[in-house]
Formats: sequence, C-alpha cells, structure tokens
Amino acid sequence: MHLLEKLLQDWKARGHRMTKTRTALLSLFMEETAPLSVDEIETRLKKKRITANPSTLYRELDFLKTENFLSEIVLDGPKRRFEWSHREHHHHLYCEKCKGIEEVEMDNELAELQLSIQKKKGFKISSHTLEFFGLCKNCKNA
Amino acid sequence: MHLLEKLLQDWKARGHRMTKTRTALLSLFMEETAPLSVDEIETRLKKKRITANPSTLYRELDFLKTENFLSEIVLDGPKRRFEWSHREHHHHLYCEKCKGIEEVEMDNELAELQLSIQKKKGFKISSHTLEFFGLCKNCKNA
DNA sequence: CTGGTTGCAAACGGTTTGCAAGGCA
DNA sequence: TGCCTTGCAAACCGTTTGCAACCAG
Repeated sequence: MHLLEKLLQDWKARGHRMTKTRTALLSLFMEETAPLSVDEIETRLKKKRITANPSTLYRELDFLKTENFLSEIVLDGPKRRFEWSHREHHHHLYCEKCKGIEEVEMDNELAELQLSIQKKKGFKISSHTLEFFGLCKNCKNA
Repeated sequence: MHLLEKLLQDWKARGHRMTKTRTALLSLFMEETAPLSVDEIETRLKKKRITANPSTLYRELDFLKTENFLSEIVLDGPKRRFEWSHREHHHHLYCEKCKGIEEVEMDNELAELQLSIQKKKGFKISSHTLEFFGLCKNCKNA
C-alpha cells in the first residue's frame, strides 16, 4: 500500500486536494471489485450518506483515471465503467441474465497470443479488451 | 452464397421488402470488411449517390442485426459499429495513431481458453469481445 | 487568500421514437 | 391496396462544459 501513499503525496505536491468526494471514491473502489457505472457509484455513495453531482463524479473519475488510480472498461451498453486499477490484469464474465459480473485471470495465455500477433502482423500491441458473455453458474441451472 | 439467397427468400415470405437502403447496405457490407459506424456508412453511401436518414440507418442496421446479417462490436468511443457477420470469427487490431483497423483470426487459441474458463467457473460462455489496441506496422516505424 | 473543486443548468453527440407520408409487392 | 419502410422533428440518455459559489490548504 505504500505505492498508494506515494501517489497521494505526489498529488498534494502538485496542488491537488483531498475532498469528501475524492476520499469516498477511493475507499469505494478499494473495497468494491466490480467495474461500476456512474449511477451505480451514486447509489453506493448514497448508502454512505454522500451525495455528489454526476458532473462532479465524471470529473473526479477522469481525474482518478489519468492519475492511474482507476481504469475504464467497455462492457455492455453505452455507459462508462470504472474499476480500481492497482490489481492484477484480469477480465470479466458478464451474465446476460442477472447482469452480474465475475472475474477471471489469464495472463500467460494472453501474453502468448499477443506475441504471436505482434510477430505475424507487425502490430505493436499496447493494450486489449477481452470480456466474456453468457450465463453464470446460478442462472445456467435455473 | 446460397445461404444469403435463402435468407432473402425467407424475408420476403415474412413480408419484408427489398428497398433502396436495404440493398445498398447489404452490398456495402459485403464489399467492406471493416466495422463501420453510422456516419462512416453515410459517407460511403453518399459516394454511391445514396442518401439515408440516420434514423432509417439505425432501424435498418438493427433489422439486419436481428436477422443475423450484421453483427455489432464495441471498439473505441460511444459509437455503435457494425460489420458483415457471414465470415469466420475474428478480432480487430485498432491503431491508436492512424485509427486504422486490421483483423486477426485466432479461433483455436480462444476455444481452448473458453473451455478452461467454463470448467473453472461454471460459467457458460456464449460470446466474447476481444480487441487489441496499439500501433500498426506503419505508425510504429514512423 | 488562492486556486482546486463543486453544483447547477445548459449544451452536446449519438441514438431512439412517434407520426404522417411514401413506396414496394 | 396494405403495410413495410422512410424522413422529419422531437425526445432521450449518458456525458461534457461554462460559470459562479465553495472550501481545503
């Protein structure tokens, strides 16, 4: 966790502040593993008696993203989704029935894949998206 | 190509019609391999002296999608993108500099991956998205 | 006090919808 | 002629932006 502290220090040095919303978002994303949309964030915050305007949330999420605290993913519809980025690289299993989101890790397999693509196509890969859709264990058996 | 003809016949039997826009879209997507957004489609059609209202295009694209002629993918921003679906399953290499889109195929590798996930998680996978981002050969060397 | 941060309202961009008019079979 | 399809305009929804007020350092 000292990496996090270092980054926070660096913020302050650059003139940024620790506000109510910012603190709330950081702790929310540290305890929440699923990728959240803005309205999901709003309801999560409401439970903690914290209200924040959508525009504030977007600004804050963009800030935390450029500061590498959060990363953004594209899942289903047109909504932006964010999740804590100080974790191992992973991918999502999106259940089309209950809308639940699970996670899988598969670094080695993909590293191989990317290498072979770079060789075959001369394309320098810097990132990728990989999400799976289907039915989770519960919904499958229901 | 008889698969296509069969589907067209089936349409007519169900009361659908072959209109100017529909024909234009079909031939456009058959000759165009890249996934297109609505405004890209509009300019492609304009070159052929065909104009179509965005709402018409969306309706038509949704129709062609539910009829399994087109499939929809999510690449970069909030724009919907469609491509011809009667082709082998493949994925995209999106160049972040020139915005060009290349393709790769990698069925076997992914089939394996999916199997191991289904076993490990009990999650029944019905589809997935996999897109790569980076620099194409040209942009990399420039 | 200073300038990063906020809420509000308005603008924005892509997409969707209601409805009356148009055109394929 | 019947009804699928179209264009138009307005609504929609998530997101972005300008601006004045606010507040952490």
